[in-house]
Amino acid sequence: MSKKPLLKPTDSELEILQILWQSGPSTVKAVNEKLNEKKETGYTTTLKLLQIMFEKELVIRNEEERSHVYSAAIEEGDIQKALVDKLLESAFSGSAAKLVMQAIGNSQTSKEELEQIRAYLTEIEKGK
Amino acid sequence: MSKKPLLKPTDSELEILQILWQSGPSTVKAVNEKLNEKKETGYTTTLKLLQIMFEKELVIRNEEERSHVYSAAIEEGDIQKALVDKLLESAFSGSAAKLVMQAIGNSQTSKEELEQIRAYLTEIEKGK
DNA sequence: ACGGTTATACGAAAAGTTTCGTACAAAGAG
DNA sequence: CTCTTTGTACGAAACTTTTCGTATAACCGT
Repeated sequence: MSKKPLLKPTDSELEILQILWQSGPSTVKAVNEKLNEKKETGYTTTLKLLQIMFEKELVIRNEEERSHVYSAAIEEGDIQKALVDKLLESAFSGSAAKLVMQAIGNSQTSKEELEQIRAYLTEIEKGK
Repeated sequence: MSKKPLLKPTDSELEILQILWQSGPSTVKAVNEKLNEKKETGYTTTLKLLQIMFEKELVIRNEEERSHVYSAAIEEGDIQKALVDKLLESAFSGSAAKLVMQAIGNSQTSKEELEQIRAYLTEIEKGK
């Protein structure tokens, strides 16, 4: 363990990380295009965001080519964990059960997903 | 349906709502004291926050007494739903299963909670 | 009635986030 | 080589969120 990447992306930064996790290493142009599928965003806006994220060490970049290629510097799972923990703490008083019920209760979760969860549940309980 | 309360509390606002849900109607002083159990916060800071939240209709207040008494204007469950939906969308590509696994996988969820979740799962599946 | 204490109101600074204009450098076409 | 296109860098405006100082009013004890 040496560097400590900041584990606190803003909403915009998270959108970008999402794209990088999904698409893998990407140029600013590519990220911007993906971003524009969801909402209009100027090119330099995306660029600036990526530059800020680079400073914060949320992403790394390869500068060998003229068009820098950015990649996420942190694991998707790590961010997910951090966000779930934060939500758990800030809105569910730490009760995972309540959060889980909200998650599967509201959204129309598919039967497959429910089974997947059940299987995971069994696995977890086995280890207790 | 008449008024539409804003469903988008900031982090600080959420902390305060949390207190109001937990403690019920409270004065600024009471809220500030609770807040200070977690982190140092000036009295006028809390006051201002509550005033802003009042304008946004996140809370209501009774001004009959000199010390106004604030109450949450929205249901805890509504905010929870909104936050879970947002997290689901912004960090889990909409997959409730992934979110749930993160939630019960990381935090050391108690056996009781796991059973509670299993029961709820069964209930949901029955209705499918 | 007066002075101290306890409230609210409110403006505005401080800090954080998002957006974009402009400058400039590198690459490619004619 | 020069012009156009395609990139990066960066400052700064526009917003949003958080924090707090100061003004002022209401209440309380003596």
